[in-house]
Amino acid sequence: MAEPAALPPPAAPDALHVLDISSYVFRAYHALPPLSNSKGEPTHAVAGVSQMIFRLLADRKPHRLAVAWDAPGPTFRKERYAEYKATRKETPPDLIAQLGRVREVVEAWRIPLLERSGFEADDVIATLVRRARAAGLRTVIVSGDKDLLQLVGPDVVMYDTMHDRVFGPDETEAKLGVPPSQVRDLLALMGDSSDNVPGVPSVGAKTAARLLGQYGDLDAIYAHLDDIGGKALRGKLEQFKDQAYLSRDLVTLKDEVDVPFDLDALVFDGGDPAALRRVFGELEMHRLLAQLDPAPAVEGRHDVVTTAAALEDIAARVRDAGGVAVCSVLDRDDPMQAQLVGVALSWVEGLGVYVPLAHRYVGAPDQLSLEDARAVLAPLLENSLVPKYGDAKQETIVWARHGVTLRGVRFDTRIASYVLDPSRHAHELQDVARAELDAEVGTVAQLTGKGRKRVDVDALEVEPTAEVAGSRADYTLRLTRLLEPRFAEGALHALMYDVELPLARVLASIERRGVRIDVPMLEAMSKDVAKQLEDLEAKACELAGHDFNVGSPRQLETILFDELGLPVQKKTKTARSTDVTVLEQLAPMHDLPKIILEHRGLAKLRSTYLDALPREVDPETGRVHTHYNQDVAATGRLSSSEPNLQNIPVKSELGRRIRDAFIPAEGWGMLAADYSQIELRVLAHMSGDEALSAAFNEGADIHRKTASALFDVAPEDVTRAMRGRAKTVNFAVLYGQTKFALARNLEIDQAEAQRYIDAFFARYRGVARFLDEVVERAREDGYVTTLLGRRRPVPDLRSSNGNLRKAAERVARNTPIQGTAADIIKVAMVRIERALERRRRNGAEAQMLLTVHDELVFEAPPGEREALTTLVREEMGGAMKLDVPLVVQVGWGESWGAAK
DNA sequence: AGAATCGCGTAC
DNA sequence: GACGTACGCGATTCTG
Repeated sequence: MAEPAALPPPAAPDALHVLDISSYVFRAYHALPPLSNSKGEPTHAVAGVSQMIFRLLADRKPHRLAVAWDAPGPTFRKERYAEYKATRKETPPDLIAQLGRVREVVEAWRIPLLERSGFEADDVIATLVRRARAAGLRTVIVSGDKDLLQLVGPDVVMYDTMHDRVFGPDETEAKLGVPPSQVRDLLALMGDSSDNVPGVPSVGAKTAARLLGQYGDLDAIYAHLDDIGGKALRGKLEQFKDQAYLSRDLVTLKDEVDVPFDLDALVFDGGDPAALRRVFGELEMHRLLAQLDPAPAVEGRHDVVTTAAALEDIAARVRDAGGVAVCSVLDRDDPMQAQLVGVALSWVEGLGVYVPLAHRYVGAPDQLSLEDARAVLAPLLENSLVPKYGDAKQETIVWARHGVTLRGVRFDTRIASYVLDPSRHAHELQDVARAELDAEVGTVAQLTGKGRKRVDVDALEVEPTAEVAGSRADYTLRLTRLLEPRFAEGALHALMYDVELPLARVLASIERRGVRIDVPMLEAMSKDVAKQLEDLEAKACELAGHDFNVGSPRQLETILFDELGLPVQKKTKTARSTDVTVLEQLAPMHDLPKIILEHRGLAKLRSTYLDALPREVDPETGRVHTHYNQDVAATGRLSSSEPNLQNIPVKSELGRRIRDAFIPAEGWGMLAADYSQIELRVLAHMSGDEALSAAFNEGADIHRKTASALFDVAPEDVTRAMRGRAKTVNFAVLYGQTKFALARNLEIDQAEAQRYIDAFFARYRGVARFLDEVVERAREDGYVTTLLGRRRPVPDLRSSNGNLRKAAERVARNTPIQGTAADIIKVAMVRIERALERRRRNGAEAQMLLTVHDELVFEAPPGEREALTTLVREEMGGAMKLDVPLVVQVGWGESWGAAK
């Protein structure tokens, strides 16, 4: 391809923009979640389209502009061919309702809306293209509809705003395989299922393009029908000749539609502000209203600092101010990889200063070097008496990697937002600002863009970066001032300042350390598994009678239930399920399900662990640095990602071997410590149930105790099988399971499952009472709490929807237990890290590496084994004073697997 | 073509 | 419809 097609420059006077609006309306309607204004009028389609128009106007600044509209009623195509668009679904009423509003919006912008009954918008567009060309204008067709590519030419491009792609002749050919002049014949041959244009059966895009490439057009193809290879193809073409020509008539755009074309009337004049305000107001589109009439800058001032003297001055002012928001600008998201591009500081609301450090582009201003900035800032950042506000974990990691030990972080809006409502899914600065201040805070990602257009952060100009980063620091400070009082006293105070904030620092330390992985071991295992997978695939295809993708549940579904005729066991939302329970049920009937089960297990291990973990090894450190997310899990737990080290297999033999690949530093050992039955112990404590507490206080085997009650036998007569079932029942209670799920898990009938549940609660009456009270309290309060006062709102307890309410009741029963266990291990982590840091000053080197809900993993030199074991036992066991002991199991070994 | 979703499976 | 909390892979489907 020579030059890629380009849009005319913004505001080009010789360009006409034609907007194919119906495709946008339709897509917005389906793509966006339903939305209505306070009067109940549906608005999401019109909102999406309005946003799109606004963006188009801002980006393209079109000099001349028209909107093409599909006139209501039948078109000449429908008269020519009654089946035209017959497969289209009826337009939904809530979309029809919005079409009038779209018209209003277009009219408020004073954009000529061109339509003609009997014709489609595409014909109007074709007409405008022709007339614009005659008037010496270029045309930009704004649309995503491939039919319109037949209009593209040297002076006509199609601009697909949704994908930000511009189509000229070359791009058209690249997409469809034919130049614009052949598009209509291409569509005539291949048909168009969305418009129900028939085309020639069994001729698709490939064949049609090949034929047109050979012969040029439809007439030529039929003139040379005898030369065409392939008897079947020739037959189809012959048989469906009339249909092909009919199809061509249908897809050919009419460029002589009677619509007004007045060059002056097409000039865009900026719209009617009053009308725009009225319609956006009625639609309650506040964002657009605000953009329409940009408010005088309430945004804070931002200054750029490029000299050591100016920075010194700022450092002095920060010291006097008693707290500073710190907001680093990084060249990538991962703080373990990122370099500092700059840093913004705010110590007084309304002002953010930005210190650019590494903006690199031609003409970039002189900037302080990292070393010079650090010399001024380090005494501030490392002084624990100067309060810092910001993203505690991220800033701690980044500054540590840049030689600065960040101390004195007193607030973090992300953590604060999470502690205030852990069930929300958005705790980043911009989310909190939106929720608390109804303010829109920009992000550096918005400046860089994404996809192909993305530019590197360090290529951003200083000024816009300073504006965004300065405002982020400013808002960090404002939100801190706003939210801090909510933690001034009560349970949330301790949770915030004694647990979550110190924990962020612990997590920073863990993440930065990373964990060593035995890559060659994983690679060897992967190779071995790959071979087994190949064998299994061959066997599976043989059993199926033909090749197929063994990893595709969709293909497997067809084979099992259509081709082999095996009985359907259960359905998913959209298909017949092939999950492990189904395959196990089918296994006695056929060999294929057995093979699939084996394949699934191995493929999972290989793709998720054996192959993924080595990819995650940081080339710089040679270790894997997971991210511990402190603002994700609704119960208060941590989560782990990239990679997730909290779901490393443990149950299967091969799975367990993966844990052997987690190894300590050379010559060191691994220590793993986990809480025994922490959730049941928490339940015993919180419920005060005498039997359950007594069991733990006696040091009894709790599953055996439960089994004894369920099966009415003496504890010493409990068999392995009984104990296993009791264990499942114990877990069922923690999760609020019903007889249905328990029956499924234990493969017993529901009546028996119910008997187990009843027997459990008969034995542990206090637990039953407690769980009922939790739900009752939560229904009144609207939230549940953990032992440390962590709150989770459970609004659906009052729902009139029975299923929602039942689910909410399970949440209410489970969260205090799971959440309290999370509280406990978090406290333990903070205490252990404090102790380790203290010891480190005396030369000790042990380090925490992993946290997996009820387990902590460390690495240490062999000489520290005993001291570490004692410390971990004490701090984990003593993390919280419960009415039952917290028992900790500790192991040591040359790998994580060996230490368990 | 990239993003989102689905189906499935791993952990505690 | 029936088990709480997560993350992520490969396949499939959608596309603000």
